[in-house]
Amino acid sequence: MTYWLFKSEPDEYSLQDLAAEATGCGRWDGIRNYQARNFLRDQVSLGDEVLFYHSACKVPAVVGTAKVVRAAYPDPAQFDPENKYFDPKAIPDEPRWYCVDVTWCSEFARPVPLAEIKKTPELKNMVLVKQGRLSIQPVTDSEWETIVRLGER
DNA sequence: GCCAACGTTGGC
DNA sequence: GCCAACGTTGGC
Repeated sequence: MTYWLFKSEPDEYSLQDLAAEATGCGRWDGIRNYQARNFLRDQVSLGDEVLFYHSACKVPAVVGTAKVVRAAYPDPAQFDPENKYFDPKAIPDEPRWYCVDVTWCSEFARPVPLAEIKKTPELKNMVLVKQGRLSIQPVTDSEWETIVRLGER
């Protein structure tokens, strides 16, 4: 069991959007960065828990948690010319991009902003802090516990 | 909207 | 097989 942090632009897909999914789960698709793709395809597993992070918005922050309910499968959007995530170089026999399904677990009592994470000594080695632009990244057990505790109040 | 970090692509 | 150009991401 591994912990992860997934980033999403709330204008595109927010924690609240995931909570509102009629089917109870949402597809984490549209990942078009190779480092993120590799984590998603090779390491993210069924049952793994996820910190849901809102990026590219007024206050970038971890806002809640989710859980992986289906491991990696080819992202259908790459083959659909109508889709904004269509990739003309992707061929069905050799998919280039992957997605997973997640379900909503919790919304924090208060968001934990990036600025606060950067100021918290226990979190100074987070990938989030060390390497800014990575939308799927591993989180250690102690980082998970620290963030969840900060979000409790 | 600028631009920095990272990985991939492709010309030579 | 080098390395410059390019695409994606995302804080500021």
